[in-house]
Amino acid sequence: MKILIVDDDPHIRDVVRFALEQANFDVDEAADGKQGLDLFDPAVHQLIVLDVMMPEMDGTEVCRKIRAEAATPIIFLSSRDDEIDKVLGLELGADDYIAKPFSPRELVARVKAMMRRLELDGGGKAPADDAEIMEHGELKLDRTSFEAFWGDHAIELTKTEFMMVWGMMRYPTKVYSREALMRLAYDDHNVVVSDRTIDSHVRHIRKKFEAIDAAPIETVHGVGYRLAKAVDG
Amino acid sequence: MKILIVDDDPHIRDVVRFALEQANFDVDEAADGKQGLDLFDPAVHQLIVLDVMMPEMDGTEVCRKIRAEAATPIIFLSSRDDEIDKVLGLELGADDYIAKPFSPRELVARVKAMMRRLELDGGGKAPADDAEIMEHGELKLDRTSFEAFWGDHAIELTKTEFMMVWGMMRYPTKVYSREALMRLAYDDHNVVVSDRTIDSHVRHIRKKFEAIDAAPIETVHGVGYRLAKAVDG
DNA sequence: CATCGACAATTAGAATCTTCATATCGGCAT
DNA sequence: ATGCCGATATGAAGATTCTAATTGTCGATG
Repeated sequence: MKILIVDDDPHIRDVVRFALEQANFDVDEAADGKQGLDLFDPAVHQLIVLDVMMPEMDGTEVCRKIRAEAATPIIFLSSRDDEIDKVLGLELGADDYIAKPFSPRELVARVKAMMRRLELDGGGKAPADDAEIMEHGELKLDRTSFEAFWGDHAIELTKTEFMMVWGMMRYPTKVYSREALMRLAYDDHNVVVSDRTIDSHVRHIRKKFEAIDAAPIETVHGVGYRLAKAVDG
Repeated sequence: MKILIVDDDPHIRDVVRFALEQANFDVDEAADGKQGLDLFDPAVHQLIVLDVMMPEMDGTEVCRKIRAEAATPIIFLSSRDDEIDKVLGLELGADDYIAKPFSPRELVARVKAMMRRLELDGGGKAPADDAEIMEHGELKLDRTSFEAFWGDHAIELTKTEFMMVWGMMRYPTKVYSREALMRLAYDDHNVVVSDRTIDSHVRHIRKKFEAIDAAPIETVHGVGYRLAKAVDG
């Protein structure tokens, strides 16, 4: 997975590229909005660094077009306050912005923060990522059969529900934001749903486990959800 | 606190000095690397504006020597792309650079941006800035799981509480004013709450730790709060 | 057409944040 | 020491924000 930089100023591109590569990211560059759209591939780019003010096609328009096909997070670069207003006016979902002038260090920090928030960095290298079966305490999932178990009890989960729990199992102690859960549930990054929808899925999962007095998911108020701690002996 | 300018070109020095003084900074000048090192005092200079290409001792070397004794942020001035690469190759901590030709306005903007960042950080380059886990004595925080530990005991903190402690961990010996704590707790930097509110959060945090006879936060009368000293052996 | 799952909208309820009033403490001058 | 004043601690109530649970619509499926 790569990061796509779209900026008409080659100097800025250099800085950004260098900073990100130092931080061990792979980078693609585009010199204007059109080229950016051409180059962009939702399956390849996990994040976009996008200048707001560009000749030809400005950043907000690029954003809109990208949004039409993918929910890939975007970090805007902007210098003037009114540009920032414009960016904020967008439906800033998985987005952030940085005011110029920015330091390379700040950029990298933001990118990392975004990755963390969206649970993208773990995207391919979770512990036991390609396992067929994962366990955490009483909870066991089998992705070959799409079945969940709590101890010996089998639980029927729908695809979305299963994917959410499966995803959380990769880092069973981590708190997942709703945004992150969204990405776990829909491995294609193009879906954008309301946070309440996530609540709803969580509720359905809980309900199914309640039937056998199990509570696999706990709430972290104001942050998200987390798997219940394993208490086995 | 002053800003130190190191550049062999007297004309540039004039421009920079004038711009910065207009913006209400105090300025010291040095005409080459050696003189810069002589003049530099970590206790006096808050920031350095440093030309990369200078006769005798070039900017990167000056930087290295300064880094040997202080983490003072440096803004590099450079004209050629290969110089920029060289600068970026340094361990850019709290550093930035400006390409020549630059406008005085841009310089001032960068300097101010840097100051802003430093202040928000609590002054200087934060150690372990984007770490997932931080420890100080018995205290350990994990920001992926939003959990706090004192030794082996897990402590439940709310989001605001967690953010405050997490922020203080970055400089575990520093005293944080209530205002500073406010900034740590709310990533939206425009939230304004009463000082008493901070006291209240501190109290809540303390209460949770009291349950296990731990005292992670101490009061510095008239100034603010600070993490308790680490006493581990 | 009936059924089921996915999702959104709503509102009831819970957790958390904030403030306020009061008690206590710390530093300082007498 | 003693008393004063500003700073901090404490407890509790109110406001605010977040979550849980209910319900209804849409679309896909059989």
